[in-house]
Amino acid sequence: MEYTVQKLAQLAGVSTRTLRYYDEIGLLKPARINSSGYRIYGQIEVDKLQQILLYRELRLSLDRIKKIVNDPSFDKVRALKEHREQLLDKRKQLDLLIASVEKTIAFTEGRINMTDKEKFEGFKQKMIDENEKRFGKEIREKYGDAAIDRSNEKVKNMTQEEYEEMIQLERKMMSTLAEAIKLGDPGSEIAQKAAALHKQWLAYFWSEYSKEAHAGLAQMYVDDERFREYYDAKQPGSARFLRDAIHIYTGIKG
Amino acid sequence: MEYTVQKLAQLAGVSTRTLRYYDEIGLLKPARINSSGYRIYGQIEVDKLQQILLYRELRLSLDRIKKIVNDPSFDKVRALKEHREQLLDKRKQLDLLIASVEKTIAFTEGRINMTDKEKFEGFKQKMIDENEKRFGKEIREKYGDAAIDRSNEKVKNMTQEEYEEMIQLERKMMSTLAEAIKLGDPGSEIAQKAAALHKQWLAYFWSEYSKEAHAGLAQMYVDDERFREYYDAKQPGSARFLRDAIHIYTGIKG
DNA sequence: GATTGACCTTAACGTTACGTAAAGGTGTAC
DNA sequence: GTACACCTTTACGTAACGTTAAGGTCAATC
Repeated sequence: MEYTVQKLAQLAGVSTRTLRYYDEIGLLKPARINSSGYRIYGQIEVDKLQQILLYRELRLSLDRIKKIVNDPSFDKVRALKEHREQLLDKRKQLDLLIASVEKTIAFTEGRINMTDKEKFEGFKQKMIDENEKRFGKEIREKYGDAAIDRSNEKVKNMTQEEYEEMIQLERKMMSTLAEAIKLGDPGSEIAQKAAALHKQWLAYFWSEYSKEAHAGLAQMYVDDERFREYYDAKQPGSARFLRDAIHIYTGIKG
Repeated sequence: MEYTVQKLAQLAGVSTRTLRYYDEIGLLKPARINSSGYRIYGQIEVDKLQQILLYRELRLSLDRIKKIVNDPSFDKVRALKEHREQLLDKRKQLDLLIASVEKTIAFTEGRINMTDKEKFEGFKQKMIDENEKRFGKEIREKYGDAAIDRSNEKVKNMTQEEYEEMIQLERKMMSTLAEAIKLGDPGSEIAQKAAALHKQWLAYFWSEYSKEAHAGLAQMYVDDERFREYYDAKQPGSARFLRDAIHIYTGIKG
């Protein structure tokens, strides 16, 4: 059975443009070109296209699909497993993102209806509660009840503007960190800038700063799974890199 | 405080290209242009950029961000909530996708190591078990134990080739259905083709076909939440549309 | 034999949010 | 005067096609 572009397109449920594009990038060449320059596909191409579409539905890039379907010795299972890991990563990111959006909704809503300060106060309280629930016990053990109470007190006294600044400072620190990681050196200028931003960010929670406490916190980012997950979510290895940068910044090794 | 492109870029942690691009698309114009043609930004622009970056991190498109930050009367909360819905949808899709990839891995692995037929048999059995767990009771009530046992028996006797064909047929039916939905008419030629494909697909499970059973199954796709979710996952309303198409195809109303 | 209409071809722009040159002007420190 | 860091605009490249546009091919019909 031989097919022209449109016939094959109908059979497979794709557009003719798609077939021409696949020809163009060398993913699926027609069996032959007839005397009028028409693309003619055969059974082999039909089967190959079905395979391509299978992988396409799994959202592999055409580039990877090309390798899979054109090279029979290619390790398909490994490619799929790597792909699965990527998807799982993506889902993690997505979950974080959804949480962020929800927080922003809560914050923006609170802000719009803020006839008095109540709602914002409630929001800060919620943030404190969340933190206590997630990290409370370990942090209280490490830093002592008094320090944590003081930190919570500071949050309670934050104005909306300060709160926004704090959020944005953390964002800035994160993006600086991400750039620094690309270079790979925790002692680099940009990595040290990230550490400095982290210190600045801490000022929103700590009433007094000490290099030792800063270095210790950095170490905890690596040791405590929940902290590590938080930092590593955007980029694996972030927690460890941040710790190294802070240790250089403070001159103290945890 | 006034800033040139690079100063502002450093402050905000973005590239100068980004700032020029935001200027180009009218998202963030500099406060003024100096005599040499340099972009000069002021405090207002800094604040606006911070806002923009906040929304950018939430993965809103620059187009939507533009509307949000340039129009103070714009309903930010609603935009965020819609965005959240989109993200939740995306996550659902992603979960389906991951499940598909895992199935493909299982299938491909089984195929590579298939020294005898055991693994494939196990795979088919797993499929049957899954189906029984998910829909078993209701289907058995509707269609009777004998029919279901016959269907399961058919699956057990499937060869790998048949199994692949079945999977691809379902995929084809789904994409045809998706196209048909775009047109909106369950009586359209393409919708009827989807119904025909669905009948063809059924042949892998049913030993005898009847229009009544086909129409009844279609109705169940709408009535049963788990079926409906399965079909609606790719496109809301798919289950209902498929039912309508099948009812026209069979000439029977459930 | 000419026309119609369905099919085919290539070429090229548009989509998103910038990265990355290239080519050239500006500001200032030495 | 020149070196160097900064600024400008212009424009191509990215992924996977959708969408015209301009023009050839094929079979059927007049």
